[in-house]
Amino acid sequence: MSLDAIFPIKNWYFSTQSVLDSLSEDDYAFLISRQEKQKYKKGEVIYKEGVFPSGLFFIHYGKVKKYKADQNDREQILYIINKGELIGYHPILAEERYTDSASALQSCVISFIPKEDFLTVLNRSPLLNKRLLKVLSNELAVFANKISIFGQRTAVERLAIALIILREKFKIDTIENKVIQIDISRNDLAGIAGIATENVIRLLKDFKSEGIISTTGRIIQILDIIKLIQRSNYVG
Amino acid sequence: MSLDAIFPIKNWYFSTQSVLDSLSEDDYAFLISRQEKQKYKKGEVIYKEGVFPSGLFFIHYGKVKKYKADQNDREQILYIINKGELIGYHPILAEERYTDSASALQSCVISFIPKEDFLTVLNRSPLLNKRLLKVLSNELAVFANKISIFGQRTAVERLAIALIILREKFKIDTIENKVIQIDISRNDLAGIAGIATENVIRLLKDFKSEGIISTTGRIIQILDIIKLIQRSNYVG
DNA sequence: CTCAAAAACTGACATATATCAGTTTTCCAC
DNA sequence: GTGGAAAACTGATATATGTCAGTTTTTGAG
Repeated sequence: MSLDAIFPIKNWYFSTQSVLDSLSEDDYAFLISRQEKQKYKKGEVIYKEGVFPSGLFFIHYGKVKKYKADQNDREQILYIINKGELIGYHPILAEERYTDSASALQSCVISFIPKEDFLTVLNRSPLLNKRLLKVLSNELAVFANKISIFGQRTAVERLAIALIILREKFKIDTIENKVIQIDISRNDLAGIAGIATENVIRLLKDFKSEGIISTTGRIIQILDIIKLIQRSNYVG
Repeated sequence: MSLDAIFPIKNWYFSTQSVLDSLSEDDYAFLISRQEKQKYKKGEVIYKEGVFPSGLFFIHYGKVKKYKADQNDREQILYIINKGELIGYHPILAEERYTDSASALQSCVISFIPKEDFLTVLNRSPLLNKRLLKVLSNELAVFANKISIFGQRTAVERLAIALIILREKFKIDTIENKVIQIDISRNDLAGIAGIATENVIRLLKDFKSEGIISTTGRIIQILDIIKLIQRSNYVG
């Protein structure tokens, strides 16, 4: 039995890769290839909530977090974005300001795509239109799932789910047959699971003593994914 | 200063009404007017999570809740849908099964719109396409907001926000110059705010003693919306 | 390699919230 | 209007989780 049969990752984690698949070679070149690449240092802000977007961003290299900041500078992390994905198309489609912020989780290489270019391609490509409708609907389903979890589940369950998704997110950086290394700060982990940092640390200690994970420095390895899914209390 | 300036309702509550505005008269007639109307009793299920959709629904009269059911039959309510709105288009656009369930909050009159009809109109209307992209992006922003609230805020704040939104939802049933009556069970209120029913009851009692709300039977009236917004701790 | 700053971690504590087991009130079909 | 079922409510209790105030470890620049 595959892992996805017990815990369907697609319900929790949606990539925009398929948006780009729907672009013709010409459109892809027009949007992405010809754009100048820019470097972002770890922690550098890519865009900020409340600002009007002038374009979107393509992640060539690195990882990005999208988040909403609270009054007492706690942040709720909404997405972790991998290389090969787009960010910032929502507010352009909604014709609104940014409703969240984005910053580099590690050193990143990113292209800026002007809003006009994106809309030009969108206008001439019915396939991109259709694909975007599909992607947005899927993202909504993932968010609905999250709301349900955040409304109903305990901290342990939320942390377990966060770790399962992060395992997928960090798979991409892993050389085949090597173990997946989740490299994330306890603070960001707290921001993903929506719990206090100290609680993350305590719960990770529990997982460790149960043999579910191991840690070296701040890097987490998942030793027993089945047990972790059980602890997440996921019912498919 | 308008209420919307202090607490922008649109960030919390998005209606699909604007999708229908983008339909031509012919398309509207094709999709909705010619369909047979069907009655749903209070509590009756409209569709269930996990099933493949064969169409969508237009609410002529009444209110509908969309929710995800938990293992221990607690439910997380995702939307309250008013008359004049559509439900069930997400899974059709996503080409997936229903990811939530819907049932009648009161007696309802609803039309079923076959999937094929919807897709036909979608194919011939670029405006509907564009409008749907906008609506879905907006819904995502609302959900992101909710995730942030559920991840970071207390029960009081979540309940306060739920009441502010419900006030908008029940405005539609109110004759001009009459006070808005929120008619919802404590259990559903708990399902919206993601807290325990008993806790809802206790917190409502607090609001009552602070003069923020009054109740007659199960009906809630908001007496002091400014104070309620303060208690919601919303920062725009 | 060294050192300062940042992050991780620990323990004690307060409290918000869920749970359980009742009682009272409301609702609505008859 | 009446009676029974469902919902609302209450009080007691347990506990999960956040907060605070430290100490220890890790990290990364120089």
